[in-house]
Amino acid sequence: MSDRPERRPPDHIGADIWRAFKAFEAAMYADLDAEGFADISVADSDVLVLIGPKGTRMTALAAARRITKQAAHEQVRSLLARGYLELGPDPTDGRAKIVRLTDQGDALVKVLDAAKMDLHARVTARIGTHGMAQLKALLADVETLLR
Amino acid sequence: MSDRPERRPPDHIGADIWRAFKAFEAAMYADLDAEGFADISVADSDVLVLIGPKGTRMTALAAARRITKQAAHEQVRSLLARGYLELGPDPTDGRAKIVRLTDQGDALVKVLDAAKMDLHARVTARIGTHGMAQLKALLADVETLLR
DNA sequence: CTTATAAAGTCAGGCAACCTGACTACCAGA
DNA sequence: TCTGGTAGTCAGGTTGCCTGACTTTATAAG
Repeated sequence: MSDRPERRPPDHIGADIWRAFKAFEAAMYADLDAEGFADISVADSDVLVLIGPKGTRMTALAAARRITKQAAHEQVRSLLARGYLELGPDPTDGRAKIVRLTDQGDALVKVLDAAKMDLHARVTARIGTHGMAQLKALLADVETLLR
Repeated sequence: MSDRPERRPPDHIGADIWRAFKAFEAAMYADLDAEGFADISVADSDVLVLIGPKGTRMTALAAARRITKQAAHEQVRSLLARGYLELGPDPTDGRAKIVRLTDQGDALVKVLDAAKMDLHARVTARIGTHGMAQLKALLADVETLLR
């Protein structure tokens, strides 16, 4: 007996976009695992990627990710404990703290960027520069239409 | 002073795909809210959409969503409590139970499908049938390449 | 200079959507 | 009939968010 539900939900472009995204994400974290950063979650990488070269405030981080400062705090705390981030005072504001990448964190961000650009390059190799431009434009159309 | 982190992460196709998906999802749940189904989470709709006309086994549901049977159980329990699903025995297997849509659940699924198809139609109106076919093909390329 | 308001970060507690492990009830083959 | 596997449930843990209630520091108003 088949183990699958009998219903085949209607085919729509949202499902196609979702599948492509999931494939990209999976490939991305497979790359990360291969580079020895298996303990990095999606939320972790989303935080790390936002840290500027001179460091970034907690509040700016929270605003950029559209999460509460408490949620951002929790994420930063976890990355602090694992040695990817370090905390310092903000010289211009005694209330604020500056989150900075450690050398380990910087290495991780480089791997993250490299993984993304590698996947980007692989996709380009497959569908061509023209196809890439088309895809980008079409996705932008979808986004602006629906937003 | 700017409140944004100074780092601008490298632009890659994964980000474009992600933004388009998020826009689709947001539009989808805005539609759902407008129809009076504001209490439906993403996980809820993911379950509902898999229920076949003759009902579906818990295990089949879990397998289709690639989650554990325990997680599926929890979701079904919540939808049961809100009257969208009902549970019956499987006549062919004393261990199994069949999850079925109630009338209310069926109405919700129809709204879900309609919302998806409406968004699909709006996107088609924007980028044309040809653009849609292109987008679908390009996304499928990305998916098969990276999977 | 004081006082009010607000903003940055922290702590406590809660919730949704998953997970593992352990269990009961049932099925099917040797 | 025993034995191993499958369907579902219960208990408890984790992650990534949330709201609310603080403390400390900055800033604007009187």
